[in-house]
Amino acid sequence: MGAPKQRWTSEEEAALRAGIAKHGVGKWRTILKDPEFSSTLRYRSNVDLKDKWRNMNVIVSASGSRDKGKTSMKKFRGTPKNSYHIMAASTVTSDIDDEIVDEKSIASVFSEAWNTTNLKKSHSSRLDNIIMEAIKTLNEPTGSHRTTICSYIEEQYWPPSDFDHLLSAKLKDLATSGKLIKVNRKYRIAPSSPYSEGRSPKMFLLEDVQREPFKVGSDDGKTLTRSQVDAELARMATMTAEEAAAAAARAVAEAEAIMAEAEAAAREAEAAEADAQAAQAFAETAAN
DNA sequence: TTAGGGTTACAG
DNA sequence: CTGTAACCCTAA
Repeated sequence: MGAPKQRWTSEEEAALRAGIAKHGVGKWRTILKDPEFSSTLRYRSNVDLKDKWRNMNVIVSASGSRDKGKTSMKKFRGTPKNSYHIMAASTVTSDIDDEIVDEKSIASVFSEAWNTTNLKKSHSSRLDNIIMEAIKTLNEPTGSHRTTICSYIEEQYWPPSDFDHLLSAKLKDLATSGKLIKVNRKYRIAPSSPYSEGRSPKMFLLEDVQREPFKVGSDDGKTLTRSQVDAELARMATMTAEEAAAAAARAVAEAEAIMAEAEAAAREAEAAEADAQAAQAFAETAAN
């Protein structure tokens, strides 16, 4: 009967990744019961989540299935020299990793992921899409705060540390150009925007940018069997993702504290502009 | 409930 | 016809 193969949307994939980043790999039921993701993943089962995650990882190691017998990987873990990393708010919450991930390795992943995201083809429109998707995925009826948007993007794309400033500028730009409506420090998608209703058929893929740092190198052949390499590669992908997720969680927590201060400082200035901009934006859309 | 293997539907 | 992604079943 009607089982027309419900394909995964970008929003669902984003929610899945975010859920994995929060709860860890393998906690499918936990992710599904999380109220933040249950809205977007309400039509998926825990098995679906598992299968989808498996498929996404299969793509990574499927680069050398039949024609390339040479697939090697190298660990990007930095030398364990640094010991000044921040152990802020994680004493009992670390059940997914015990490794010491110093800032060097995180930074490299950050920059690589960010560069492939932002500098792939265009400088400006990429970030616009990311912001739009963030707001759409968050799906808050009254709009989303800048901090919420920032947190989401940090989880999804791991931008550099000066990203907050960049985001502020971009949000203001979008609000001024009418793509976003800013109401009392909350951002909503403008009604006239193509993002407002329905889904865009050509949403950019999150995996492409996040997978990139993980698939490294393609020469330096080793004397390993295909299955060995494949298994090890698949294991590497999940392990790296897990480590990165744990590291990102700590980094986000740290960044959030810093952002809170930044927002407090910018709060007055924004509050002053909020009313004027909201009024203008609404007037323009209402007159349409 | 989850991980893994197997099966079916769909796109190229 | 082949490969990929969603779906299904079962053991642990």
